[in-house]
Amino acid sequence: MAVKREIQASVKDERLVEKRRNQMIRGAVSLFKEKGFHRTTTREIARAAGFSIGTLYEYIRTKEDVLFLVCDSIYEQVRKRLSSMDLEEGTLESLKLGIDHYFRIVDEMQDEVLVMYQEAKVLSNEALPYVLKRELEMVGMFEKLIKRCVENGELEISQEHQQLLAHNIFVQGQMWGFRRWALQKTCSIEDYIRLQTDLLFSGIKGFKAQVEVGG
Amino acid sequence: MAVKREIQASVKDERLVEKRRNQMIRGAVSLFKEKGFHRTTTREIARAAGFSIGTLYEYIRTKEDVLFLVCDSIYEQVRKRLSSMDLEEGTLESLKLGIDHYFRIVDEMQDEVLVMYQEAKVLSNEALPYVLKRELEMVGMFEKLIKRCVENGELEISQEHQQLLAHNIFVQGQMWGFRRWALQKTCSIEDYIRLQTDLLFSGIKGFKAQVEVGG
Amino acid sequence: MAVKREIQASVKDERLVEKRRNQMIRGAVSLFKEKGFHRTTTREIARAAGFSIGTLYEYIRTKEDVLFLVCDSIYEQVRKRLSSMDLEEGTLESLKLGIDHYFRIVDEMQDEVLVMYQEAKVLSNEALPYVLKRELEMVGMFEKLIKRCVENGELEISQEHQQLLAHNIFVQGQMWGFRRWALQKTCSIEDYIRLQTDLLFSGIKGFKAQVEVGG
Amino acid sequence: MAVKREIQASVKDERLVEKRRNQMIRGAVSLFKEKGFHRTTTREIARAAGFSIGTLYEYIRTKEDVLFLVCDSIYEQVRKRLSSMDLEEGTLESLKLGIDHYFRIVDEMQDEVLVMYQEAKVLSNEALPYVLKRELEMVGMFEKLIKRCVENGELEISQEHQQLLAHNIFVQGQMWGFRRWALQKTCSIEDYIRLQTDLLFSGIKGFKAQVEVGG
DNA sequence: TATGAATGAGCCTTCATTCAT
DNA sequence: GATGAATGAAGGCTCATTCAT
Repeated sequence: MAVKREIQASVKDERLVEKRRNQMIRGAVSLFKEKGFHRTTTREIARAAGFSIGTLYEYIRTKEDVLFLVCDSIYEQVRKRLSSMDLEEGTLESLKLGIDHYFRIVDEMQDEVLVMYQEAKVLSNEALPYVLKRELEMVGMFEKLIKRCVENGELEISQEHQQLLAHNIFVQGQMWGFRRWALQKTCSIEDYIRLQTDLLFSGIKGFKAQVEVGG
Repeated sequence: MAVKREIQASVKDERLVEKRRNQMIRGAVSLFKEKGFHRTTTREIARAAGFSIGTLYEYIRTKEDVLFLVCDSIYEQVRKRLSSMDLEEGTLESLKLGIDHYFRIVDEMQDEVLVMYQEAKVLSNEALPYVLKRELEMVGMFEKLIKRCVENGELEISQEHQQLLAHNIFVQGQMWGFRRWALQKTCSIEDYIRLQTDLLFSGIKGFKAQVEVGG
Repeated sequence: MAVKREIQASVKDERLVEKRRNQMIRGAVSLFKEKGFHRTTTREIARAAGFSIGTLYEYIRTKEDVLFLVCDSIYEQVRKRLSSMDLEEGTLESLKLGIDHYFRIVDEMQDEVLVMYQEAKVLSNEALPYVLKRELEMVGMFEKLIKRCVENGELEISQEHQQLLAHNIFVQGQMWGFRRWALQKTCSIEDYIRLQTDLLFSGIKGFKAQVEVGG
Repeated sequence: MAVKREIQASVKDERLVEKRRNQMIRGAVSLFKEKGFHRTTTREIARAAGFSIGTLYEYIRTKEDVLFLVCDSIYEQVRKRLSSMDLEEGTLESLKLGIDHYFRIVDEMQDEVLVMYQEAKVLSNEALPYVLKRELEMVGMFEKLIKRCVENGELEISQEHQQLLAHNIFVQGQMWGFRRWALQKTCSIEDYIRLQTDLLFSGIKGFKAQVEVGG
């Protein structure tokens, strides 16, 4: 929120800036989704937002600003929805629930996540670090969740493993979106959650072990 | 290989076409890596390839053809290098080795994989299905590897789990490239292979189990 | 007039569209006259019209649109000027006057008529029929003029002859422009009108007859 | 014939030059007919002629040379076929026959005449006068035909009328081609010859006179 | 504040012509 | 003589951005 203000607007009325930028973001997301950032023109963004090209440029400085705003807004939404997780409980069950929650969010915001995922990289060297920071922030939430399990004695993995696990969870969420062409043909989000949870928790050997124990 | 021929060239000499296209691909990959497909001009591609813009267009029809050629070439290289894996052995050890092998390939071809990964989506509706097919082909290799383990009694997981696991492995390879900004700061490829293998094979509970057993 | 609107402009203000297109047409006619449609660049058209290339494309979609606009405008002008003819009188004198009138218009609009005449054929299959329709419309005016004479008993020729005669008159008008290199060397427009009228009205045998009668 | 030699060829063997140029002309005519001079590429001409682009340029110096060759060849053909007319007889009948003959030639060579007619103007200032000269040469044949009638007392029209009449006949021949979209819908070449001859010989008043006399 | 006409740099692509083999 | 790969000037068109109203 504090960040949007970093993108300069000619218009002074902050409420108006907020409102116009939201219109803009909504329009842009659906356009970027359809044709990507580069194939979308500023005119199209303005039209989709419901105002003129002149007005658009009263609220941003360059086309790239729109992308930044879009990415920022999506991160913010995901983060906000994710923030209802209890990061502190420190049980495997809460971790499982966190994953379930995140995957469902990603499923619902599929288009947005996909857009951000595919277009964020075109952000300039000035804006990219900020976006990456936000991404790490979200990965950090999973790390926290995991670390609490370790602290709680529910899990015993090294810090390195914790970090990578957090990344894996984060990427597996995005993966549901960016590999939808393959995954979503045979699999519902429920299936996906169940299967990924199985693999994450039991691992390959875990399956084997279970069987052996059971046998 | 048979595919490149589908992109029409004005020049008849196939050897020359092969040679020029390789020059073109080499140049294009490094440009796409640096600035992405859309920000790269055809003139730059020609210059990087070592010939004139006119010559470039003797070997392709549109700029998009270059991207297709690049993607196809990278897939082909990865596939070729991957083909030395023994898909039939059916032991956990061979699966582990396969992953090790694949991750090292991805590490060495990081730039290429990154490019393909980030730009493939801009391919038109005509070319995209082909690219996706090639991707599934590679995922299929991991599926095969896994399935043989199951057939061999080394692993006991459902077909759904097998498929998703193959996707996970494939994506985790790419992830080493596209999240290098986070992963490669603290982690060598050896570390990455070791850690991912641990997580894949033991799972979260597996660690716990080991500890409990050991304690 | 209604037709120009069929060529899409990005600019909404219809008055402005009208004005800019007129600038465009004026510039284009003089360029097409000098070097033909194909050898004239869109940049040259823009410059001749007094605005930038970007602005040009705010008022048309393709270069061919300019040609269409030019042709349409010329037809419209000729038609408008021709419309002062009295098509109904039905005397040989009025026919003679009509021819006189038309030939003078063509003389004054020589460059325009020449341009249209030489370049209309490059219009695409979409636009050509419209242009031909307009041409037939003008031929139709002469047919009307002739037919009234017939109806009036001033003339007694078959419908086939009427039609062809109308075409002949129309083409002889254009001919004054497109064969100016030959005709206008020795002949003023007054001469041309007189001579063509003689030939049209008396025919070859007519002369003979007159002579014989007179002798 | 002597003219073709004016267009320089690298190849010395004159027989070969003649042969290759004929191939070239044949191919070019059909291409120009289809898409016009400007939209036809030299490569297409070469291909249509049955040899390579390199070879094409062994026999011409510029693309425009091809057009010149084409125009020259067509004029030559028409002139040759026209030369069987008896220009000296000096009867109205022979004039009528001449027209008949010429119109039939134009009908048979419609495409060629159309091409030449529409594209000749793009010839450079160097080549154009030559083409116009050839055209006047042909008009001159009709003038001769007419003048002999006058000398013979079969016709009594001024020299000015004679010249214009010759032009009219010439243009009416071409008109059969370039207005085919209108004329040939309802009219065979026989009809056209008959109707035009009627109009030329009797004139408008002639019809009336005939009727009056006949009445 | 809002508008939208104007701008022009820059992009992709074509094609006449050359020249080494 | 024949070939065809190479060249690069030039053309049509787009679109981010500005600015007067």
